[in-house]
This record gives sequence, structure tokens and C-alpha cells, in this order.
Amino acid sequence: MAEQAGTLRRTPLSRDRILRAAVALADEAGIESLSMRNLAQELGVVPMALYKHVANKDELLDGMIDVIVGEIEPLVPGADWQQTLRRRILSARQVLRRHLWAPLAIESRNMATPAVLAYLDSMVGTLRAGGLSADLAHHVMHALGSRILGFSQELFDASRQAGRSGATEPEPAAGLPPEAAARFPHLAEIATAASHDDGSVVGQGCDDQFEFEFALDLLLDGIERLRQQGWRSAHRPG
Amino acid sequence: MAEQAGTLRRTPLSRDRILRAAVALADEAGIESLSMRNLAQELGVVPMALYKHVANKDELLDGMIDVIVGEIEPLVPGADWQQTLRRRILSARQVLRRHLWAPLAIESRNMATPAVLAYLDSMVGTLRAGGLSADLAHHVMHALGSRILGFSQELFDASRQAGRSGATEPEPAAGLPPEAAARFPHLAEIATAASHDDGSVVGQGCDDQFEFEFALDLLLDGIERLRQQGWRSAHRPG
DNA sequence: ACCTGAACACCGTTCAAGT
DNA sequence: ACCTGAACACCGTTCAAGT
Repeated sequence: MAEQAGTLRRTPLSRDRILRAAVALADEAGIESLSMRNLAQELGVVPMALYKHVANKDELLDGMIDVIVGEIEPLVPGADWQQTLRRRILSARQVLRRHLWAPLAIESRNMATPAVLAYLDSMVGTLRAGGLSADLAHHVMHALGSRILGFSQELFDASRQAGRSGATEPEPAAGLPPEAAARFPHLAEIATAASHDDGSVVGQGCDDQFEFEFALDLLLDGIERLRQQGWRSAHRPG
Repeated sequence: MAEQAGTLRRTPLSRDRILRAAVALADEAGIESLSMRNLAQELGVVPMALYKHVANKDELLDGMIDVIVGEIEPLVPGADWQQTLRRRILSARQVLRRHLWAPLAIESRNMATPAVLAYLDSMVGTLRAGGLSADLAHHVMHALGSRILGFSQELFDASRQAGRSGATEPEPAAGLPPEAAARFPHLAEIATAASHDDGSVVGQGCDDQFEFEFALDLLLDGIERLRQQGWRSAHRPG
């Protein structure tokens, strides 16, 4: 679309409009394409105009993180703590799947924007209301880590080994390339072993959603067991 | 130290020397200070000289990751799978604590260098030798995620809320700032609740090592329980 | 054939000159 | 007072000119 100068004035710039445009740009073109200059051009504006609304690029990233945290399903009370946490975390995961740049952005930032803190605070509230001690709740928050926001650092993705970034690639089959399979026999074995539903999906690659829920439930079940046992953290060696 | 030209020739450039210098530079000045130009200057060399030994910056980062993976304690057989994994993962954690830039570098890369794959392969070998099915081992690798390499994404660090990067800061006390504590009461409560050894450390902040081991053991214990039960992943809904 | 300076196409951000 | 072009101090990488 060609720029129409003069006749049609663009909607005025605002912090909110900048943040939404930044999120959209990162969604479509990847975080590495998100520069102040690119963003300004996308908005039909001179780069310096952005600096009236965000102090610098770091603040822009913080604002973008707040935008996506705002997309997470709000707290719905009524169920037990496990179900409440589980549902909200899986909602966060759905959000993160729309914004693949977010994990990297979150890790690169120093974190702790008010919106993230509010989210974490409500999660702790759920734990406390569920009967966990403050002590246990503290450790649980650490143990869940980034999973609370719906993502996890996956080192292990047998299929991708030399591919490019590909935010929009449709999962290019599974299994290791032959020469890698020869060097790493254990990886080769388990790469094809992810028979999630009775073997019908063998070789088709693994189900991210299943893996996420598997790990999440492993943690939640272990935590509930500790809660039932009245666990206390006074067992340091030394 | 002033440059001595002519009389003393520098040791010749090599891929290995470049990688070690890059790791040292990232350790000392942070990953954001690691540029091809800075690195070249550190080595007393013109920037273009680096490109004879590494194709580009991405390959440099991959090489750096391989260097630190090489620092992880090799496999020592003899113990059960839990002890073997636990020891190696805690060794990896010690390595990562010397190279604070590594998690971000690992996340920013597409991963799967041969050295990382070899490490993962040997970890899977430990699981299989310990009696886990290939199926379960697959899910376990996903569930452990970056913890296999000794780090985890911690969203939750109650103390740091507005501080700067600070790779060398000595942990600036604990507890939330007063105004944050008022807005986020649950966070405030658990921030001071990390009484790791019988209350004597209350208020001093939390023990990263304890939190890491807590989460790791929660996972390992849960996995061992599944193994004992002969768990199989055929219970998908639908 | 090898090495390397200059150049290219970018960054985030400052600053002073225009209105 | 506000806006913005040019400029500054960087990037990673290419390329052609030097030896």
C-alpha cells in the first residue's frame, strides 16, 4: 500500500499503539526484526517520535511483555489450587504460542514489570489459599520457574538440528538425520519413541502440548504430595 | 598494558584461541559486550582475521557453548540413574555459574551443536540403563529441559525488581521494596519466608542452590515413581 | 594466495537546528 | 515548546585493493 500524504492523517501515536504495533511486528517478522527504526516505519513515523512515549528499547520490550501478560486468562476461583494453577498456566502457554519471541525477550530483560509481578502475586495467592505454607509456596514458585508463564527452555528437540529460526515453519517431520542417528544412538532411539497415543503417532514427531502437560503435572503432583505430608524445608545438609 | 609492536609476535590465531578469548570476554564484560570487533581488539587482531576461523558470529556462539559443555564433569558410572543424573546436572550448574551469559546464548541459538547432542545422548543413555523405557526417557528429557544443562528460567526473584544487569553484583539483600510489598502482598509474604535452615536465614534472601536442587529432586523423585509404576503414555484424552 | 582497510547496510540514541 | 533531520558511536559482514 502506498503512503497517502496529506489527505489522510494517521491516528495519533500513543504508547498503547506503539506497543501493539511492536507486538504485531515481532509476531510476524521475529524479534530480531524489531528495531526502533523498523517499528517507526511500520507506524509511518520518524524513529525519534517513539521516544516521546517509551524511554528506550528496553522499556519498549517491558511494555510488550506486559501486553502479552494481559492476554492470560484471569483468575477463575472455585477449583482446587492444582486445577486453578494448571488452567491458568495452560492459558499462558496458549498466549505464548501466539508470541514466539516472548521467551527470549523475557529472558533478555531484567524482568519484574508490575504486570508480571501482579500475575505472579495472584499465583502465589492461589497456592496459599490451597493450603501451602509460605515456605513451600516460595520453593514452588522457583521450581515452576518460567513454566508459570507458559513456556520452558527445551534443549531437546530431536528433529531440529541444523534448521533456521522459522517462526512459521510447520514442524519438519521427526527423527534425526542418518549421520546424527549413528553418532547419537540414544537420542535416535527416543526420538522415534514418542508414541503418544497408542503408537499411532510414532515417527510423526512429538506433541509439544503433551510434553508441557507431562512436565507440569509431574511438578504439580509432586508438590501436592509435599503439601499433604506437611513438608518443611529444614533438612539442609551441614 | 601498552601494545608492543614488532619485537614480540603474538601467538598465532586459532579457532580454539578465539573461542577461549570469547568465553573470557563474555564472562568478564557480559554477552552484550561480545562483538566481533571487541573480540578482535582483545586478541590484538583486525576484525576480519576472525572470519578465517569462524564463519560468522552465530558459529562463534555455538563454539562458545561447546567450550562450556566441555567443562561439565564426564559420566562417572556406578551409581543408580538418579544419582548419576543428579551429579552431572549439578556439575553443569557449577559450570553455568561461571558463565552467566550462557543461558541467554543457548536460548538465542538454534541449538544442537555436536557437543550438546553428545551430552544429551549420554544423559539419555543413563536413563535407559536405569530401566526407563524409551518412551518415558523421551518425556523426561522434555520435562527436565534446560535443567539438564544446569540452569532454569527463574521468573521469580523477589529481590531484583529494578536493578541493572550486574553479573558481578553480590545479591543486594532480599525482600520487596515497601511500595511493591503493599501492591503484591503474597509475593512479599513468601519473599521473607525462605527460611531454608530453621529460620536462621530469614530475610537474607533465598539460596539459589537450594531452589535448584529442590526443583531437580521434585522432578527426579516423580520420574522414579513413574518408572516403578511401569508408566506408559497411552492415556491421551480423545 | 593471503591479508586487511574501507565500505555497506544496519543499529540505538543524542543533539542541535529548524518550525 | 515541540518536532525532526543529521550525526554519533556503534554493529556484522562484504569486497576490492593491496602485499
